Amino acid sequence: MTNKIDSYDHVLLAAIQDDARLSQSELGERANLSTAAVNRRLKQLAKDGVIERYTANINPKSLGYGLTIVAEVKAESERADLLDEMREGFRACRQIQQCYYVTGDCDFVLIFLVQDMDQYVELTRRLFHGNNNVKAFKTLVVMDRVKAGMHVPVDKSGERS
Amino acid sequence: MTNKIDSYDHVLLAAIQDDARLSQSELGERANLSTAAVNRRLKQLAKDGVIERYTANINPKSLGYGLTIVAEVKAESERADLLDEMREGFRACRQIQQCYYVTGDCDFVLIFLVQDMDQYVELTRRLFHGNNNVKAFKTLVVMDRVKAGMHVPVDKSGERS
DNA sequence: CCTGAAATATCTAAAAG
DNA sequence: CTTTTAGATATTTCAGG
Repeated sequence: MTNKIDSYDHVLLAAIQDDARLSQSELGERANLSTAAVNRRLKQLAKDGVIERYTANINPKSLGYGLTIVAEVKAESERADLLDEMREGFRACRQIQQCYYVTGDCDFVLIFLVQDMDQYVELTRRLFHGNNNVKAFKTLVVMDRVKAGMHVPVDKSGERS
Repeated sequence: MTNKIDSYDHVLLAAIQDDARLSQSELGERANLSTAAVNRRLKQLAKDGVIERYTANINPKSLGYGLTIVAEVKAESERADLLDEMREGFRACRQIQQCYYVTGDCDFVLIFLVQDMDQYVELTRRLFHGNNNVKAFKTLVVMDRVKAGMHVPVDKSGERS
């Protein structure tokens, strides 16, 4: 089922990751494939889960989300059910754009997108102070989103970078 | 130039953020607009920079990027030119998916996408040990990408969440 | 601002090499 | 894999309210 991803696919993936609205004929030119081949490959890549979704990136500021915050959360207990509960609480929070469960000094790294500090404080009350399994949390205020995106490195040659 | 974003736009933005391949007629049904109106609005939103880009999310694992790492970097000096140099170094590194310049215990938060620990170690040598302005760094290995994406909360009513 | 219709362009699938 | 064909969809523009 899951076919090997060849160098044609690499070109296609790099291209649509950069601009998902390139036409299949345009993609065909870049990859030296016919539109029919492009069409078939894109479909297969989506079916195999290599392409997870097509999405539009929205400028957070334009919707009032002018503040990005990184938070590190340390759990009291590592009990699976309690961790799962935290995980789901974070997942359900719309202002938490990203959530990573990590090893190291803390257990979760969260990236918040909020309108202002008041909104963040309110969220910490609910998510952190309101959860007995949160032992401590640390707040890092983002001054510059130097690089933000979900881009995956794609080598057109299929080689390791 | 930058028109006010009304509730129609909110519906469109929420929809295309979720699935950028919905047709304009489909979008029109959801927003109660004609396809022509949808077309004009999408174009305006892109021109205004509200829609930053259309992209495909690629599954990192399918390309061999099985390891996600969060790193915190502390700078030696806060001199603007030295910080800028770091910033640009991080930006240029393909395995650094995200880079945030922050206030707090550290100066930069980085999110790496790497193939394996060897590759990460190699990158730390070049980016951290190889840079005199890096005072210290901390590595957090991601065990679970609980929530990953660039989604911005969009309220279809245009109200604050 | 909107709609609806017409003109383009694109996508998809099938057939044949 | 390719090209070609043809029909279905989607996008874009334009006339007019």
